[in-house]
Amino acid sequence: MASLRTVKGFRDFFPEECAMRNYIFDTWRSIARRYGFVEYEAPVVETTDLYRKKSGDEITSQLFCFRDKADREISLRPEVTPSLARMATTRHRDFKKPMKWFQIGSCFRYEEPQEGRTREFIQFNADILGDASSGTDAELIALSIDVMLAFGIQAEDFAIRLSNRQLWTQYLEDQNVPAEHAGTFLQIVDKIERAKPEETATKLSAIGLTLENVRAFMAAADENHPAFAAVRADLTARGLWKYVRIDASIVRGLAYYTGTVFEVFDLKHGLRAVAGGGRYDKLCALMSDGNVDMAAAGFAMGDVVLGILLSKTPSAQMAITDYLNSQQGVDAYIVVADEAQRAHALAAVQALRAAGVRLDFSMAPQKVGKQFQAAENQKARFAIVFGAEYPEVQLKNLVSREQSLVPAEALVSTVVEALKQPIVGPLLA
RNA sequence: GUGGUCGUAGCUCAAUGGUAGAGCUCCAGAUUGUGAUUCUGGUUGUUGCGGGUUCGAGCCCCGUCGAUCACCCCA
Repeated sequence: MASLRTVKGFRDFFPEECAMRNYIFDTWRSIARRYGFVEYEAPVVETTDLYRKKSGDEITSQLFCFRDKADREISLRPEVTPSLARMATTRHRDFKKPMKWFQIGSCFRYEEPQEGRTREFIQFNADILGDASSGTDAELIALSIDVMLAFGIQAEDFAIRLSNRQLWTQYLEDQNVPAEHAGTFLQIVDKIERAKPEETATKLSAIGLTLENVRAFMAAADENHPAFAAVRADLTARGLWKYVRIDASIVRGLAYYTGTVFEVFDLKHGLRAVAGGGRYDKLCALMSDGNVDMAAAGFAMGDVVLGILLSKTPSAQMAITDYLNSQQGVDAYIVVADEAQRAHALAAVQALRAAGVRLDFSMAPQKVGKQFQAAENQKARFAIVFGAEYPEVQLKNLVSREQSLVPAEALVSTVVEALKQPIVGPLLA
């Protein structure tokens, strides 16, 4: 039994969970396309070097890495952005700018699993390359907001935490802190709300700063700060600024961010970030050894935390129920009441399916009652009974419970026509 | 990687150190041409795994694996 378990941190997707996953995929896709994004995909494994060089220490400590049979060091991707940067830089001449690209796929991080954290998770990535304008940042934030709204997550359920790394690079310049301390400093800022004040103060003094000074700077960085003016004007015009809250402590762990950074987080359950991203203007140049200098920004949303948030949000549950009702089950179920007619029934199965009717039937002889029960379980709208009346068949509307005789040769057209009618009859509990 | 809590049937959970159970689910029958309800019967476990203590361990001890929480960080 133990050996049959999934590998630590990995998940099975039983039909119920798979339906949920597809619902999330469909929603991501439809909103991304609404924003003019095109879909791409990258390899699930890359050389370990790709992440060592581009992502920074935070990610490399979590790499799911191993050696292949030729002793190459490779890793399951912990994120997709480095792969995207490679793809974009190697063939950037083939694409008109700005490139609005999105991707959906698994990522892997080797860390201790707990709620909202698995070793394999699925990410939705949306990136815009070749456009350095702040309008790009706003477009991405707007997309992240519209995705949340599309899931039925509402204004009282979530918010965007917005900041800008340039706030801090400018601050360090003004304080005459050498550039090599920038990384250390951002780590301190990242933890400033969680760590003990004394420890933070000690760390800051090591690079010539005081906690009071940093705190004062953070407090001054509100929504009126000029660093946010353009994005604020843009999102205000869209009617989306109400979802945004300035939070200077957001700096993000990935090394490559250069400007705007933001996270999507829930307001009611204290979950981990649902999504996060920002501007990474130097990554393409780094990836191409300076040959392609292309501005870029993007964000990623994971399925795990999102799934938890959806399950805890009633308005999101209603959207899921609607989706599942539209996806599940079949249009019709063929009941073979008389086994002598099975050959005719099978011919009808093929003809109806060829006409696009979602249809199921019992592959082995079954009592009629069982077959109707199966039709019910499959949420079929119609039952089609093949019995002694052949060449006529009974067409029964399982919702209204009305039933009529139809000539076999008219069955396909009759069913196709009937399925176009709105569903009427008693509602099923 | 470090520390805390937990681990019994497919699911939710019972069982003073003394014969491993219930509800739900699933399958079959009552019901050989019509969906519900009800009733009846049936399948399922090396009590996560491996050692130890004991006359005897689901229960106590050690290890291990997994889940979960915290650290860490983030999707």
